[in-house]
Amino acid sequence: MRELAQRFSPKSREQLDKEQVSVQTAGRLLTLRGHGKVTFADILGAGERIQVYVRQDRVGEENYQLFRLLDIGDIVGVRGVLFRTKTDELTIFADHLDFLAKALLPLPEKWHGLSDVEIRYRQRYLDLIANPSVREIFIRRSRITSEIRRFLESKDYLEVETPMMQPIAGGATARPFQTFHEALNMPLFLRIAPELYLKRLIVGGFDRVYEINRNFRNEGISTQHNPEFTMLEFYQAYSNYKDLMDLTEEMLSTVVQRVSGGLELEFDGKQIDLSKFARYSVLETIREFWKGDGVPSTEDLCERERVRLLLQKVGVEFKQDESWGKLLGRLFERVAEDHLIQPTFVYDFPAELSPLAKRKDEDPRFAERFELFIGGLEIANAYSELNDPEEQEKRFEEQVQARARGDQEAHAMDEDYIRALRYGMPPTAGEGVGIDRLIMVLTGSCSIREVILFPHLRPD
RNA sequence: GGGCCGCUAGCUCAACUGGCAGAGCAACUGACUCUUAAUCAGUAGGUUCGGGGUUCAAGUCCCUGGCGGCUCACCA
Repeated sequence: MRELAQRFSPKSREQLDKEQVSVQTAGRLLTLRGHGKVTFADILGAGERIQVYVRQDRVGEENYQLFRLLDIGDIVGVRGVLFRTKTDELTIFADHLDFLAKALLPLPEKWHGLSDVEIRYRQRYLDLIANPSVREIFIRRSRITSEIRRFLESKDYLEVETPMMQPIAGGATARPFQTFHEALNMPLFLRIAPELYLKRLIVGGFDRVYEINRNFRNEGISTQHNPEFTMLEFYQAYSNYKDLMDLTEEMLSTVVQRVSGGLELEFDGKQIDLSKFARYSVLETIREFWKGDGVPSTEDLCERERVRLLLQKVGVEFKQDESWGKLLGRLFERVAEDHLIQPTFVYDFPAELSPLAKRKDEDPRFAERFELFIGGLEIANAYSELNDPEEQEKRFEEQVQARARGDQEAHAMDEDYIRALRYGMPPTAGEGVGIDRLIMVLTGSCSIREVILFPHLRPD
């Protein structure tokens, strides 16, 4: 169907009449306009719609009567010759029709289409038939991930697959889903991140690895969160987080250029320009977007008590025992996150929020870490990897203590990961990119459900 | 989990202040040899999300449950 539409739509009526092009195609009946012994129909195949002209005196009485029994939604095969109608529409003049499959249930209405979001998500197949723009989003999604792979492979990256079921759910702070292996009689967790396995591969000498696959987090659902979501993670030895900012900028602009043919896009009513990426530290970002007077100084932001006062001032709730790093994180989210519309790398997060990241030499309160924001969404998270096994062990122990205090999302100790680090991991930088959110921005979709074919819903 | 909003025919939507549950498309029957939201004539189609209550009378009001949307919280 696509080839047919592309090849013949430029041809004029005279050319078609002269060439007498015979074609054979198939698709779903979308509309029927009967006129006695003549019927016009539209069929949809491979996302393309083409008109078919059926005449009893051409296909024969038996075939025509059979055709008249068909319903909208049925799948038919068509053989015929291309021509243009009085209104110049490219049309197949049918020689013969084959009935291929029946639609027992009626399709959504042709004019208004399908708009009930619940049916759209629960019966995505109907959504894909009725709404061509939805089909386009998922075609685009596939092209984007394909271009990401092409880009990383051009940089000598190796695509790998690491366990989705893990005895310890590490690599992120999140609640995992739990399952159970009967034969081994042991609990397993669906992974919340592939990070610790990918870094084991760096130890093993694969200097550039990436994985695009699902992560699972047992947390709330929202327009930006689905319990299973797709993450790109990549690790590059002999590099630091600043190198990854450069790489990320190059990757996204290359991919978007190839997929969209330009670097301007619209998301949630805002124009976004992917030709330049800003870079600010967390502290600079808070100061930059501080509303009203009394912009806090860098010193203010580095003292727990003053950050507590600032949070009260802007009306953010927090727990009494929260540390400086957590409080600063809250302040950043409240003050800055919504304003980060244009692509912005925000770097130097508190080290205690980043138990797997290397501290900054100049200021150990901060980690060599950045997040990328586009359209107000957190798209990526990256850092220079902590490769000192002794410090990593200490940081895990702090996490274990936090867990003992009731923090369900704190990391668990991973002895084998520490052992791997003891064999020596080169200085490495790693990054995770939320693919669903990236697709949201690149397709102008305001809900993550619009870019996931079968988003999670309660059973109906 | 909290707040607000929604759920009526297969689909898209009506139904005033509580007063016979309706239209278009889809389906079915018939007419029609260049239509394209084809047209014309006719037919059929309902647990008004479920359960309970108030009332002479409930799609409409009250209670309760389900599902969904938005939002806040949680959450990298």
